[in-house]
Amino acid sequence: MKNILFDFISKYVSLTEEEKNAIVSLDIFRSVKKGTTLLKEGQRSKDSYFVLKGCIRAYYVLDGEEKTTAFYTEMEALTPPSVISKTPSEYYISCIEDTILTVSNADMEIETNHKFPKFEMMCRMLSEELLAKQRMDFDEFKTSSPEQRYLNLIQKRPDLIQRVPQHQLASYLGIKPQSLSRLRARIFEKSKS
Amino acid sequence: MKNILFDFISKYVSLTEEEKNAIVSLDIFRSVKKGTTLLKEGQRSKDSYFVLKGCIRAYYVLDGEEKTTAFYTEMEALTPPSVISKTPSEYYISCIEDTILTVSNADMEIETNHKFPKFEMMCRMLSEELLAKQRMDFDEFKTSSPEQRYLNLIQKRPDLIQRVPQHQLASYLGIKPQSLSRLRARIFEKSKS
DNA sequence: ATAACTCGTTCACTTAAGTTAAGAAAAGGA
DNA sequence: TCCTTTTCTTAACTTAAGTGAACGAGTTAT
Repeated sequence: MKNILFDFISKYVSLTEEEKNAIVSLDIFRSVKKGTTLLKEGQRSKDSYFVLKGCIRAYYVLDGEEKTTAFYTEMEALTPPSVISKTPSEYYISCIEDTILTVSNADMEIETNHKFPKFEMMCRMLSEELLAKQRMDFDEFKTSSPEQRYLNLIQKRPDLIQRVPQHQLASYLGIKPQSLSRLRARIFEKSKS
Repeated sequence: MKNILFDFISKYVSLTEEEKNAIVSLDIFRSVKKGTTLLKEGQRSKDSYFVLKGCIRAYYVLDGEEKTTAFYTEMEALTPPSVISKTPSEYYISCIEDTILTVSNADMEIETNHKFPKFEMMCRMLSEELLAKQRMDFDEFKTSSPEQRYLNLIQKRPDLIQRVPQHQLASYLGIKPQSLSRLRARIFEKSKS
């Protein structure tokens, strides 16, 4: 399990055994059951997550309705905006499947970054990369229709279609469950002819 | 002009006179005329921008149509995704107004970050902050209708409504210019009654 | 075993965005 | 100034998403 994390880190910086041990001794590995809520609206948390195995989702509750805005699966990292802005969380994070992840808090990271400048660099590179990736996702979302978005998702994250309930996928695509259902039927009709 | 940049930096780290001089000596300040294109599709650029005065926009050309996805105004920074991913740019960046900005390239930043660890930290903090901010913008976009998005824009960036042509605003909101026009008329009708 | 709930689908109807086209208003260039 | 181009608006029509309701299949709880 730890190797997944170290493999990930090695994409950015190379760690000595000593540094690896330092990480392990932080005791950040957690195993959580499907359905567990990691973060609730209104909470002031300092925790960031990195998914080793499983799937977690972020969602808002607006007018009593859940609006899912993100899924994080294997090898994906998440620091909630509320942790950065030091304000109460506006959304929920919960586990769609039994999940293994690391939980690290902001204070811990400040200390680690201070001790190992290498870490500071890794965090910078990771943030820059995620920022660029998300920028592209956002642009793609803006410039395409719900149907195109769905077809896109099939290409880019086919696993999500399998492992996530459709009504959550729908709000992830910015539409209602009924519309996703209809849209899928429409695509199926087209593919037949 | 330089003070705008230093004021911005001071939100993250405090600089010594020596460090300020090091920045000035990099000769990164540029003044560009309205209409200038800073980056074209297909180009391999290493440049990042920080707007001191004016406005620049990022847009794709899809099926011969411009799709505007972002505006950057005073005190906003932009590193195109293509600079991070080291691939040819997928979009254009050009100036909507006469603009004063800083242009820094990736190699230069690596050197500066190496010389001043303070910079590395600032870049990390800035990226994290932008990532969080953009995450929230994306979520808001996903969870609202074109009309809500427009009303939102009036609240959050009223200046854009004034300084940007409507057809560019429309694609920024993910709709066609005609729809924005209609939507505005609809809002106006509602406000009367 | 049955009742209650969740999930996905379908349908009829409403609402709003896309499309095509035309024309007025404003901006820019010669 | 006049002409051209760009920008914005309006309108009629098409297409697709939102809404409310109903239904069956599958799951969970009692």
